[in-house]
Amino acid sequence: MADDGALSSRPGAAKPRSRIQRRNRKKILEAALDVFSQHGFRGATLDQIAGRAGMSKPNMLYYFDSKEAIHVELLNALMSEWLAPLEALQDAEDPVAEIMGYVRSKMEMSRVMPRESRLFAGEILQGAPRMAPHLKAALKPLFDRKCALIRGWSESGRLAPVDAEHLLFTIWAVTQHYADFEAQVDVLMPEKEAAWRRACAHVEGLFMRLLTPAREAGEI
Amino acid sequence: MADDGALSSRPGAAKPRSRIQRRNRKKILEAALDVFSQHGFRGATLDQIAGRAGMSKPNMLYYFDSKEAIHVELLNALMSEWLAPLEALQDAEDPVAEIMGYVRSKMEMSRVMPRESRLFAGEILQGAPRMAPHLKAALKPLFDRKCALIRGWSESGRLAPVDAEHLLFTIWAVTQHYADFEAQVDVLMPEKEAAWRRACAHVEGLFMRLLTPAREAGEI
DNA sequence: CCGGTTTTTTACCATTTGGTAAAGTCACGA
DNA sequence: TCGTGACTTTACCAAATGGTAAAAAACCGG
Repeated sequence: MADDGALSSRPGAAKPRSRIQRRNRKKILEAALDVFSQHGFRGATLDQIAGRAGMSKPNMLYYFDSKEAIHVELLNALMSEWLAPLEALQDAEDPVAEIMGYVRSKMEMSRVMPRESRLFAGEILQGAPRMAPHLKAALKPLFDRKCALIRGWSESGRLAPVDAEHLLFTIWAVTQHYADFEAQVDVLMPEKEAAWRRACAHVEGLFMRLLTPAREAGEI
Repeated sequence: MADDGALSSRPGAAKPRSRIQRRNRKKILEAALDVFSQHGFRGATLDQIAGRAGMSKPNMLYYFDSKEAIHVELLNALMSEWLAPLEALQDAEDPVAEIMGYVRSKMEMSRVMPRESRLFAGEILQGAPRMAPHLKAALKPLFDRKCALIRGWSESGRLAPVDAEHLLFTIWAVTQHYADFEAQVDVLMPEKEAAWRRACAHVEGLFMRLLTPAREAGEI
């Protein structure tokens, strides 16, 4: 279905890319991340992206076949990076610490990569029209695997009894909120610097209380 | 600032509206909620909205001056409804129960009014370009008032010590997640009916643990 | 420095889209 | 039933936008 291999002479086709190609493709994707994350797919214009990438629209279309191609490439390229912390979740001696590490990673990503968070959020908000297949194919299996892992922890008593699926949902919701709703947070809490430390402390406390098994709860 | 009183002969100006005006304005706003919440402001087209409202584009523009006017009217009309549960938060004998009631209200709203949730989410995601003034003017004072209330509860010991501001953020994040990220939730948890009960149970448990004062924690 | 290849620019184009003008059509009270 | 104002339709328009063609320029191995 992907027209990737059809035109073997087009820049987007084969692996070997010249220095200038790599540089310009990177500039375009960087600019596209800016614009798509702020305006959504339909709200973004090629002129905007090209302008921010420092080149003309036709020149940009020399590197990518279409607006949609840029968007798809961007989402695919970011997907693995975005899911890496969840991928890294694995069996360990202390499941609480393991999950808390995941929570911290996600908070850090929210602070460092807010545009990526908003890009995904916008895509999901609109019903994931261009990402639903990818979600079913890549995210769902990963999600199921990690839920099974968490369920095992709960059943072994090393983790408080929790609903694994909804635990992940709430972790995503809370951590990504600070990136996705940044505009609102900024209005309500003007002092950003201090707010971040407080946010992390609050979020860690929230999940700490949820995850710590009831017996001997004084280990913190 | 609002151009409401400028053209006194236009339908959008004065209060007294005929039966047919009220009916058509309502149909337009209902259709606009559908389309704006799914595609965002720039992604929505007047033809789409008009089509879903069962009338022609020029006819629709007889009732609203512009696309932006529809969007603004929609947001303003929904704002109070959306914030009503927070507005209702007040001093009570049992602060934990009071906040848990708020959490339940928000979960219920996420289920019953997902389009409204997504409309606001999309607006905030894009930096709240058309809502920032409203947020500063209406939401900020309300938010500050309720945070003070919660802080008072915490200081009096009837509520566990919590960061009031971030408590509200996390309540919003978690509850609205089920509406805003519905597409993702659907992919990951196909059985919707059961999922909702589990979601409510999980969310209530999460905040219950956070809010209950440490001493005599067995009251649940 | 030369010839072919890659990259960039200039000049376009068709469609979509928000919005308008003006000619109807309808409702309803005198 | 007739006229007046409220409502609706038809026919448009200008700007924006995704995308293309082809000429021009830059690059690069030999």
